[in-house]
Amino acid sequence: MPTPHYGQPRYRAIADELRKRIESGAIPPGALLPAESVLTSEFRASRGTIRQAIAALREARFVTTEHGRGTYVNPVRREDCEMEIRQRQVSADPELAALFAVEAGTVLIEQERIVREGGAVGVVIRSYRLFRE
Amino acid sequence: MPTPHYGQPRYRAIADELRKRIESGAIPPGALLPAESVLTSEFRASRGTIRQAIAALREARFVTTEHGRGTYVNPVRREDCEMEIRQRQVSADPELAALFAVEAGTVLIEQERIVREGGAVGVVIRSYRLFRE
DNA sequence: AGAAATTTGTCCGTATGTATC
DNA sequence: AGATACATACGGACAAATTTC
Repeated sequence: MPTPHYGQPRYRAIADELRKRIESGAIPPGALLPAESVLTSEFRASRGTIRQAIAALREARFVTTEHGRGTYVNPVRREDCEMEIRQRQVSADPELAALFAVEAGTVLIEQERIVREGGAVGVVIRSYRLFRE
Repeated sequence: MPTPHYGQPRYRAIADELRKRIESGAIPPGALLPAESVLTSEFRASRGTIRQAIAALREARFVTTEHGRGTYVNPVRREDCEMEIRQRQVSADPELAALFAVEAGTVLIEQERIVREGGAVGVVIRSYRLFRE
């Protein structure tokens, strides 16, 4: 039977299932994912489809694959990580003015990103660009 | 002939060739890449291999693909972009102190990234974290 | 509005190359 | 050297979105 994929594609459903196992701790960080051949049997999917699912997990940084070895579950991956962004105009301080080669006090665009990790503020990131039209 | 891939894989060689055409302007930003069927003929490669090449370009943000439409060349993509990183300790200004819930003047780790785009400074990014340990 | 053609998306099966154990 | 596991590549089939007529 060739291929009906109503709703969600097969490879994505498989990726989701594997992701659940990772997040639940069923496959802990550092552990190897079952081999492609094993997953092929378990999910009754072709190798290409299994590889697509693993590629999706890899892209999302859940796992890392090593040639001839296997696919490992990556450590951590913060769950409770929110980010706020704010943008405003500020005057260039002397250092920024020098970097951008403008006069001190020139208007810059500042974006501030506040990364919260489990409630507390983890990192504050401020970026500056020249304001041009 | 099934598949020898000595040295560079086929899909990567194709991706490189397409990238050259994009960087040279032969396929300008906003333009459509030749359809997969056309590339299949030109490179005498299977569709899967062509799609792998395009996927590589997509991952590198050179192109964007739309279902039923085609694959477009993305605008810009700065070539000459260098970055410097510097780290130092600074005193928390009132706003940062409030965010981190510490007293003003508390020591923070500041990392400054200076992104140059073609000589001039394009963006300055400053990140702040608490200094612990 | 509707049908056909075009183009990308998904999936299958198979074969062979390459790295690691 | 052999077994295992991932990487590359081919070819075919059908699905879904878009464009064209």
